[in-house]
This record gives sequence, structure tokens and C-alpha cells, in this order.
Amino acid sequence: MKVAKQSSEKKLTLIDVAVAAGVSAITVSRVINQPEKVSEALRHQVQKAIDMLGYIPNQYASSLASSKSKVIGVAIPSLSNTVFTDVLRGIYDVMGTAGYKVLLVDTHYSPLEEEKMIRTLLSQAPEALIITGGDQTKTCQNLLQKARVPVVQIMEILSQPLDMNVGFSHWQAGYDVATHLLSEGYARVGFIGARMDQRVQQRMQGFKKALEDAGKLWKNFIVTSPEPSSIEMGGELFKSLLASTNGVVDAVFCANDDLALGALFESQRMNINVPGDLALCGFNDIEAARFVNPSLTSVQVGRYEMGVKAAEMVINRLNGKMDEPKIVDMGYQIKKRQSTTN
Amino acid sequence: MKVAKQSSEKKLTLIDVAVAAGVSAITVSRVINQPEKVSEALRHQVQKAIDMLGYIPNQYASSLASSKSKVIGVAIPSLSNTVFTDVLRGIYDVMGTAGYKVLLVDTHYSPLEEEKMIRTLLSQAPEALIITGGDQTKTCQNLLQKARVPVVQIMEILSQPLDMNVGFSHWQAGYDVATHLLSEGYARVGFIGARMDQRVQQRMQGFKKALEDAGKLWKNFIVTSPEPSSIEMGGELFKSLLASTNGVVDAVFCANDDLALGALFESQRMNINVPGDLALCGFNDIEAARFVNPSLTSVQVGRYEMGVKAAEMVINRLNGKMDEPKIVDMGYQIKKRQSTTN
DNA sequence: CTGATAAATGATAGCGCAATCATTCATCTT
DNA sequence: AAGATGAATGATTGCGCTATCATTTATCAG
Repeated sequence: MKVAKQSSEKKLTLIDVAVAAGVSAITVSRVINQPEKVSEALRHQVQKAIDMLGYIPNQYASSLASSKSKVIGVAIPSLSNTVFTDVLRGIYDVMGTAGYKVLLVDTHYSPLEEEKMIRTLLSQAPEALIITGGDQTKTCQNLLQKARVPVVQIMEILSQPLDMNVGFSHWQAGYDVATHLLSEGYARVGFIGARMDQRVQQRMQGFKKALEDAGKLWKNFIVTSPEPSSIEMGGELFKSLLASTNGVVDAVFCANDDLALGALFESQRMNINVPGDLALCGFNDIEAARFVNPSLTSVQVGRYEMGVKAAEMVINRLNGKMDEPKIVDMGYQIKKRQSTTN
Repeated sequence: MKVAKQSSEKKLTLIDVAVAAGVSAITVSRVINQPEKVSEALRHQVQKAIDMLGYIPNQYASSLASSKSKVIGVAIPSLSNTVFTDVLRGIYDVMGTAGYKVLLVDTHYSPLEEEKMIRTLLSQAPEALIITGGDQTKTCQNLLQKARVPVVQIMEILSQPLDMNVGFSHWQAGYDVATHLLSEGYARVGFIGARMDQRVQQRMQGFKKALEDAGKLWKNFIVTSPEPSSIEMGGELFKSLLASTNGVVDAVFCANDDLALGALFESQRMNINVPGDLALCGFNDIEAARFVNPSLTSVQVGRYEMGVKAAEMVINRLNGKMDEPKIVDMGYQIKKRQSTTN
């Protein structure tokens, strides 16, 4: 084995390794990509050269030559929302194991930004995309169509998915929460929501429908804000709701657990007893919901599992399994806890 | 302008656009990358063709030809920890604006996995890397060295950074928290910690040193677990601490806010009054710390800003500004709240 | 109006790798 | 032992783009 200069200035290529190992370039390529096609002796010899030189393949050259990028593009609306990062973990865990890289972008809840970001993703020639929800711009949908790339839309069930779809019905979840609160005997049920993205809107619509069906929907029992959701915002919205209802509200469905915690903490400060005076229900079932006092009724969603499922769907598709279902409803579960115990 | 078939099967290349626009390929390339070098008339003509065809450049070919990837690699230990996703947001916001893509990997707190992941990152020929902490394997350090890529280590100040470094001293923060608790009159101060990564270890060491200096360090007042940190774990560790100290502990420094919340919620369930019977201090100052009742003393760190700073350091370096400081201490601030009010 | 300079555009080559096809060599069959 | 088969290895070519240098066209001084 010839020994090349250790501290060469220019970057190492396959050929450097090939020379060092005394084989041809393509053999080195095979050792890296299809080791079973190379005899054991040569394989070791080449591997030794690779390790010695610290060679790292240039993925760009590889992708260009093979038109396989091993990249999956993922677009989520926010990096600071555990709802999305939980899903992300599922995606990363599966994709990592399967040898795919994840190129992640943050759309900041904006379809226009999403369009820009998806352009970026597409320029990396991803083998598939996982994107959030269904409110892409028309241009963006065209781009995706044209790219002929498998796409999974996650987080919610869509009526007309672009391709594959994993999620659950936020409308139904909202409907069920309202029904649950009514069945527990609460009669003046309010709603607080922030950010008001498509999914929150749907939860609210479902919620409103259930109350309407029961003849218990009043406009002043709904308080929302376009601002980002947060614990602090939950407290604010809760106070607004109390004001707009003159304090007669007896249960509040909060669009997510952060808002619910904010409402809970605020009501503690106001000496409003939960659940004695007021019931609270959150959404997402983050860890705090289980452990706060009183524990918080919430809607559990298999977020990690949703990420796993989306990733698996992508991988199946890439492996040519076309017979898998294209739409998967992950469902949800209302976790009844102390905060709605009448 | 010639019009190409709209729904061609094969993917579009520069040349397709060039033909459609009636110019040479390189001119199209210039319109995309250095528009100021092309006359306005041609520029519009080409742009029209690009839009019409829905052309998206192949980044792999571009990167291979120009050896500029416009990719920044980022490695963090966990995707489900807000501490890291906050930093990430800062990185994404700056990098996105500057036209860089972020390739993110999750090392699951394991140096071995980190080594593997950094190999992956390097194979994408990133222009720089942002990695977490300083406990890379030797092999990994060699890889990084050899790659001659700017590296920023974030989250903590290291004695021997590989290259650039942004963070703060966890040791000092731990020392200061202990000092603060002692100065508030607490005399039997305990510590609970989970996961016990390098940064938690350092906080604990600083904490222990301060107690030792004050002659108030006892082994049974320190309870840790290698398991992941969580609210639930905080409750468990808190109960263990009570057991191992026979309940005489009068203040607890929790290695992070999740643990602190767990301890707080658990003490509420045990009818231990905070801060009346027991003081609690967290770390990281997540939003809940400000709003929970009693509000939780914690250590505030500019995580988003840390991400921004790291990204800016990278960009400055890539733009040839070599005179910037290589080590930036972001500092921290102890936020004194109700939970440690004697 | 000539030549010089700058601005705009084009032709060519090569980035580092893997697909493809060709070749060599070992093993087996009858 | 000759031929057949398959495994192991290699030579060539091109992926889609940009760097480089060459060429053309516009602009201007004297």
C-alpha cells in the first residue's frame, strides 16, 4: 500500500484513496456503497486506506452521479413548539436509521415563507418531502406537482391531500372536547385560542358546531388572538374571556396546553378554583398537563408516532411499495383529568 | 422565445431554460447567481423562461462545480429539549436570511452518535459546523481538524475550543446559584439532576464547590439520575432527595426547570409549602418558570441570542473577517422569584 | 474615425462520483 | 480438460452546473 502525504492541502477524493489502496476508483466507491460486491481482502485494504486518510465522500458528486440525494426535506411552522419537534423526533429517528439526511426548514406559519422554503428544499433534490398541513400557496402546489417528489402532509387529515397524508381530524377533536364538557354538566363553555393557524381554526369550528348543536354557542364566549401562543397569552386571553362573559363561564377549552396552563396559573392567582369554580381543558397533552395541580384534561395525540409513520410512508414509497394506504388517521384521545372533574 | 414542452418527463436543466430563452446556459446561470452581470433585458427574458418552466436549479451540480455548498451543519443533543430548539431558532433565522441551508442532526447526547452524525454532515461539504459542547470523541476531533471547516462549539465555554466558541460558564452559574441560596439564608441545600451531560455536571460541580467553601456540602444532599430529564423525573428525584435527607433539606437547586417544576408539583401534592417550607431554584428560565405559582427562581440564558451569535460568527468567518473574537461568553442572569423568597 | 477600454455574452472544460459495460479470474459441470 | 458460469474488478463516460478564458458588442477619448 502506497502512503500518501498526510497533510495534503487539497481535499481528498476517491482517487487518492484508490491510489493509496492500489485499486481503482470504482472499487473504493463499491467498498463504500455496496461492500458486499467487493472481496473481503480488498475491502479491508481499502477501508484501511479510507481510515488512514480520513476520507469522507463528497455527497454532491455522489448525488449528481447517481441522482440519489438521500435527503428528505421537512417543513414545519415553528421550531419552538414541542408539537412539531415531537413529530420531528419521530422523523429523524426513522430517517437516520434508514440512512437519510433530513433538511429541515421553519416556515414561521407563513404560506409565503413556506413556498420560498420549499423552493430551497427542492433545489436539494430531495427524494421526498414532509410538509405541515394543507395551506400551501397555489404556486407552491404547482412546484410540488412538477417536482414529482413523494409528499407527505402531516398534522391534520386533509380533504384533498397532494399525495400522502398523516394526521387526525382537528375538527372532530374540537367537537368531541365540547361534547365531553357538555356531558360533564358544564353549560357555559368558552374557548380561547391564539395563533389561529388552520388546525386551531378547525378545532374551534368543531367546538362551535357541538355547542351550536346543543344550543349553547354564544359569540362572547370565544376569545382569540392572532399572536403566538404562550403561557402568558393564555393568562391574557383567559382574563379577556372572563371580562367578555362577565365571569359566568364555567369551562374553557384552550386551543393548546400552553394556553391552558396560562389560564390555570392565572386563575390560581385570581383565587378561582379549578375545577371547583371552573373547568379547563387543554390540547396536545404535553408532559406538564399530567403533573400540574390540578392535573389538566387534554387531548393526547401520538406526535412522535405520527413522525415515525410519515417517515415510514416515505420510505415505503421510495422502496417501491405503492400499495400502502396514502392516508393515515392517527386519531387522538381525550385524557380526562382533575381540571374537568365536576 | 421558443417554448419547450410543458410537461416533459425528464427533469429540467439549465440548458432547457437556455434554449427556451434563446441564450447560452452560462447566461442562465448568471441570471440566477450574479444577476447584476446580465443586462436587464436578457435578465427579464431569462427569468420569464425560468418561471414559465418552473425551473429549479440542481444544488448538487452547482455545489460540485463551485465547491460552495451554502450548507451549515448543526449538531444538537436533543430535538425535544427547548433549550436546544431555542438556540436552533436563532441559527435558522440568521442562516435563512443569509441564504444558507441548515442541515441538522440529533446526537441523542452520545459522543459516538455525534461522531457518526458529524461524518454525515461533513459528507455534505458544509461550509461550517455548529456543534454542541466539547465532549467530541478523539476521532471526531480529528475529522473536524482535517475537514478545515470553521466550527463553533455552543452552549458552554470550553477551556480548549476546537475553533470558535459561544456559551457561558455552567460551573460559575452553579456556583452562583448555590451562593445565592446560601446568602438567602438557606443552610441545607440539595441538588437534583438528571441526564447528567457535561453541562449539568459542571453546574453541579460549581454548586458543590460553593457549598464546600461554605462548609455545607453533604453527599446525601445530591441526588442524580442518568435517565432523561423530565417533569416526572423531577418529582421522583425530589422524593429521593427527601428520603436521603430525612426531609431536612430547605432548598433545592434543580439542574433544569423541568426538574424544578416536577419538584414543585410534587411538593404541592405532598403539602410542602414552597417557598415557606422549601425553596426551589431551576435552570434555563423557560416560560413556565415565570408564570407558575409560586413563580420559579431560575437562571436565564439568552439561548436564541446564542444561536444568533453563533450563526453570525460563522458568517463573519466565511466572509473573511478573521479579526472577530473567537470566544464569546453570553453570560446568564439569576432571576429571583417567589420560589426562593425566604 | 480610430483604437482602447469596459461591459455583456458565449465556448469549453472539469468538479468527484457512480452507471454502464467490459474484462479478468476463480469455480464448477460434465 | 474444455467450456460454462458467475464473482470480482476495472475503464469509460456523463450527471448539471460554474470557473475560466475567449469573444463580441458598446462606449469613449483624442
